Amino acid sequence: MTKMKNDKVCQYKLMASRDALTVIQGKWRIPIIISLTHGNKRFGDIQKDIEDISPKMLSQELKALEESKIISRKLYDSMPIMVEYSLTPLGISMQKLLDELLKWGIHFRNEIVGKKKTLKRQLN
Amino acid sequence: MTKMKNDKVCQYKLMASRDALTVIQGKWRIPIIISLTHGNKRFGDIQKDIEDISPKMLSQELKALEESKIISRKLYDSMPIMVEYSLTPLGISMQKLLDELLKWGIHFRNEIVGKKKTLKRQLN
DNA sequence: TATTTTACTTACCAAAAGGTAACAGGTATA
DNA sequence: TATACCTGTTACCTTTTGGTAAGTAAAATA
Repeated sequence: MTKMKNDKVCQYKLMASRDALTVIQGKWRIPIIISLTHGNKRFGDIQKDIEDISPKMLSQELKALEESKIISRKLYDSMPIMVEYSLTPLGISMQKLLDELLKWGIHFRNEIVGKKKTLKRQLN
Repeated sequence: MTKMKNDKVCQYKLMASRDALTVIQGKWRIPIIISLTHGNKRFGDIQKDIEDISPKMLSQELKALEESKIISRKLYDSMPIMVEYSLTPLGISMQKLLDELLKWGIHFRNEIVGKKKTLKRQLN
C-alpha cells in the first residue's frame, strides 16, 4: 500500500467502500445491527427498539443481513414460537465502524442540526 | 452516558446513526468524499476517479454534500471555467469513519466475497 | 466561423426502496 | 369456541433513487 500511487490507492478505497456499502445500504440495516449489539433479540424486541419499522421491512432486512452472514437466526420450538437473532463474528467485527458512525453522527448533530453542547461525552 | 439504562443508550445510538445515515445515504456520496480525501478536485477529476458516475448524479450529490456542509465549492474565473471541490472541516472529521468503513469493507471481502488473503495490510 | 473545453442541466424513464393494511398459521389460554 | 400471542407474509401502491441521452453556456482556440 505504501508504494501505491495516490490514484491507485483511491481506486482501491473506492472498491472497498462499495463492498461495505452494498451490505450496509438502506434505512434499516444499521439500526437493526445496532439494536443487536445490545444483546440478542427477538423479532418483537427489535420492533420495539426501532419504533417505526414495519414487520415487512424488518423481516426483509433480517433476511438480507442473514444472507450477508452478519446476523444469525435461531428458532426455539417453544409454546408461542420464539426466534432469536444475534450478531455473527462478522457482525461483531462492525463494532468499530459503528462506533465511529455514532461518534460522527453526534458530532454532525452538534455542528449542524443543533448547536446544543449537551450529550457531548463519548459513547461507552 | 455511563448511568443510562441499556435501552436508553440504544435509543440514543439509533438517533445518532440516523443523523449520520441521512447524510451518507446513497450510492455516490461516500465515494465522492473518499475521492476528495485524496486532494481537492475538479468536477472532471472526480468523474475520472468514479468511473461510472454520470454528470447528473455527480452534480446532484455534490450539491447535497455542499448543503450538508461536508464539501465546499470554489469557482475560479479562469479561461475555461474551473471549479474546485474540497472537504470542509466537517468533511475532514469523517476520516476515522471512512477508515473504519474501508477496513471493514476489505475484511468483508476477504471473509465473504473471496477468500483471497492478499491486500490484507492496513490502509495508510 | 467552427470546434473544443469545462461544468453542468434537462427531460424522460426504469428500478429499487419503502409504506400501509390486511391476513396467516400455529399454539395456548379463557 | 373464541381470543390473544408471536412471527411473519402478501398485495398493492407511492416515493426515492438512479440511469440515459441530449442539450446548454461561455470562452478560447484553430
